[in-house]
Amino acid sequence: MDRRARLARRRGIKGAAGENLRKALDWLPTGRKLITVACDCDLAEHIAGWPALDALALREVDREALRGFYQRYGFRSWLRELEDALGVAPSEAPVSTRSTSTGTAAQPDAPPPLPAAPLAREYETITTFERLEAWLQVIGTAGLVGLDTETDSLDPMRARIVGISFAVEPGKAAYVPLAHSYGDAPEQLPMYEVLSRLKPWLEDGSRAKVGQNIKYDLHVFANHGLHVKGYQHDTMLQSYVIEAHKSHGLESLAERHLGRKGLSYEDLCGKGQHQIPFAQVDVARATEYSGEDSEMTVQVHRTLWPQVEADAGLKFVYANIEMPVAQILCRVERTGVLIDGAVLARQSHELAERMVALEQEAYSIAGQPFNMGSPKQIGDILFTKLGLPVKKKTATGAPSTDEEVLQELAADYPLPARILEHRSLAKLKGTYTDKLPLMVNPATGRVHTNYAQAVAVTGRLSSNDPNLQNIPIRTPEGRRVREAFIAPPGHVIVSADYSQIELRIMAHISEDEGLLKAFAEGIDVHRATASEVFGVPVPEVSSEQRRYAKVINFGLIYGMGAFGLASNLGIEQKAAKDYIDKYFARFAGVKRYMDETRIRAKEQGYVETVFGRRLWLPEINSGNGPRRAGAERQAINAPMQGTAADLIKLAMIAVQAELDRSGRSTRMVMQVHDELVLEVPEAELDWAKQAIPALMAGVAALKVPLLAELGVGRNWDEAH
DNA sequence: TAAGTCACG
DNA sequence: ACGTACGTGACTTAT
Repeated sequence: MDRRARLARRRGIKGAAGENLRKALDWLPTGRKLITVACDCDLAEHIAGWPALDALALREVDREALRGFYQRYGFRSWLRELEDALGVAPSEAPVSTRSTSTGTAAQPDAPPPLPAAPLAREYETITTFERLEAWLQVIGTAGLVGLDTETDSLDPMRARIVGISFAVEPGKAAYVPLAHSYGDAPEQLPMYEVLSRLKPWLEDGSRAKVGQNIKYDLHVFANHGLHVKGYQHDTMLQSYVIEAHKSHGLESLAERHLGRKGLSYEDLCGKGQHQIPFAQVDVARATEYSGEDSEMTVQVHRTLWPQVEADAGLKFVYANIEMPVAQILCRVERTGVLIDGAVLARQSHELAERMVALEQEAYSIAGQPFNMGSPKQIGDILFTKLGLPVKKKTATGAPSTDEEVLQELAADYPLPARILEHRSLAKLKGTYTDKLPLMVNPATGRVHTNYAQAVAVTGRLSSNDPNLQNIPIRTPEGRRVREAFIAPPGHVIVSADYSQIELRIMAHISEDEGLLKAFAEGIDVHRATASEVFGVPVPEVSSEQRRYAKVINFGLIYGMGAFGLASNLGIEQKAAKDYIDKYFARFAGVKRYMDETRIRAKEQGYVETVFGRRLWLPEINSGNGPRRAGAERQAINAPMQGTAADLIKLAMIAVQAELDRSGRSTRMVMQVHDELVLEVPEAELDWAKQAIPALMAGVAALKVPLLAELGVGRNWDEAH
């Protein structure tokens, strides 16, 4: 599945069944209805009366009713498919409105829906140098230009330009097709010549540009040797700081903020198996699509930027954090990281041998072969054939075979331990040692992850294709994967991470005396916690007590209750409650912070980080108990996780600025939430050891000192 | 495409 | 009676 579809699925836009249907309603733009069909399932009965939902609920699959529904809402391809299956004549082309205005009250935080006024459109296809020069005049003198690229790949490092569009005012745009290739594609201007003429404008930092997801376009232009400057705005990042919990694709933004439903990428290229490359899209249609994209980007900017600008906190986060970070991330991604494929291949081989041995043992214990990768088959063997006790069930009611369950069963039976070990080896092999080498870019010989800057609602980055933020470390075998993350000859890997960043932030926000004191004096915070909770002097805290205190501290950051703490420590809920009560008695400031945060969240509907990043919590006043409780936990956690995210982004900006200022060859290669990984020439190592932790600690003056610790090695494992 | 599982901070 | 500790991404199996 491609990234687009995965992200859409995660946001609950597609496959609107059950839980996802509810999510989809949460994401729904103001004044819109969700159209859905539910057939032959319990869902059908439930959804019929939901507000903001126009639903066709069928107990049995009634294909004629379905056909009418598809016709009414213009689900063209499904309609065609259904009519094929029914063997009836295709119906007339339907009106293509997929959503209707309902006139329901707007959410308090959303602007009123705008009337979708018919827009006079003038999108020009540029195929002559005369017209190109005319447009160069226009964009060279405009205040702010919307800029968008069309490409042949979703992989930012491999994407090549197919066309470029510009927009400066509503309704007007130009598209320069450059690499459309299909049967009778029109003659297009030569790529190199066009890019050469655009280069002075593109690379002029004083010519203001706005884009949607500028990091992608920065990559695309860089792939053609162009280093674009002057991106002053990114509508995706504007949306992200205004309402991080909503979707930030241009289509969603245009619909939510402009009341416009433009051509979608799928309209042009289809999807799944039938998808065609953009280069095969008809130039006239591509002009409509791309012109609309750059034009809508300008329009969305005109709506969102005033909202960002009006709030000092949001403006700071946007202008001083997200916009600079976008450019830095582009550089980090282009740098990539060096992977030793031979090391991973060797590990894969070892893992495979151990897995085979485990399989043999497991088959003989079970008395038959079975697929150890299938939770279902494991369940059949364990619980049906061997009659082991079911410890817990999954969400769907099947007996669970997760780690916790197998761990428990392993005390009394031989098979679960084999399954557990096999699973952990299969994970290492399948996700890391086999896959990472395949992700090496042949052109650079390195692995280039993609950092998603507008996905995590708390302000964190996420990493994908491949995910370099979840490389194993907690077990010795897993950790070995990190031996393959190496530096080129003459360089070393340096890892610098913030120490106890979230607890320090908790101390800062809560102003709890005890916590502030512990950090000020540089005492191990888990020992300090244990000392208070167990009532023993700091030096006499046992390792067991410290371990408990550590779990309590983590739990607090997550908004945990007695149940969670008890199950985590394997103790009685009553005992867990005693610990929590004791903690709150000793750290009254933390207790006050938690209570006040819940109250503030309920009053204003959102919580904020120290720097003003905002997380909206639509369910904080929900009548649904568990949902509300979940939102309360988010309210507790988000300011800490989010402030930590702000701090490390500020650190990336500070580090990169210093690298540029002093002309170093050191390069940032990864970010892992509280850790920066750099590739450092040996000649710069002394400098890095001193400068990097100082820069990281110096990005903010909180009520506790920030501390960054640094490690050095030939590979990422040694650098820890 | 959904579910289950597990890797990280 | 309900669920129960935050935030992510990727892989495999089964439908």
